[in-house]
Amino acid sequence: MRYWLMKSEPDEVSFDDVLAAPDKTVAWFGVRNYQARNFMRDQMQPGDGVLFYHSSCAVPGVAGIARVVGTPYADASQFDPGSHYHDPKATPENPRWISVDVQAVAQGRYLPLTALRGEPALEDMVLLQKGSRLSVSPVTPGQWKRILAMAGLD
DNA sequence: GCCAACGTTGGC
DNA sequence: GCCAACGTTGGC
Repeated sequence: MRYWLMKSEPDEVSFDDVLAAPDKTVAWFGVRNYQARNFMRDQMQPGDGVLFYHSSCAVPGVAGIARVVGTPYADASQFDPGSHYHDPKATPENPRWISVDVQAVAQGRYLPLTALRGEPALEDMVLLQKGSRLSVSPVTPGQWKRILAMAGLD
């Protein structure tokens, strides 16, 4: 059981969108960074906890709690020439990018990035490191507990 | 829209 | 394998 923070642009997929989806589950696709992909491919397991983070928006921050359901699979958008996420070097025989299904679990208080930065217990979060822009990053159990408490979900 | 920081590409 | 140029991310 591990914990992750996953960034989504709410204009694309917001936490409310996930809550409104069938089974409260959406496919997380479009990761095109090797380090993020490797986390998903090598370490993610069904049941892992996910902090659903809104990025590139007016108030970036943690919008809700989710979980990984099922195991990773090939991201279909890499094979679609019409997709923004198309990768000409990927083939179904040799996929390069993967998706995972994510299910909304709980929505607490919205936690703006500024609130996370103001929390000494979170200063080592990958998200908060200078220059960090990984769309999928690990969260420690201590950080997870702290953030759930801040959101009123403990 | 700016820009710092990082990742990727491609010539050599 | 180096590294300059370019593209992208993402907060502000």
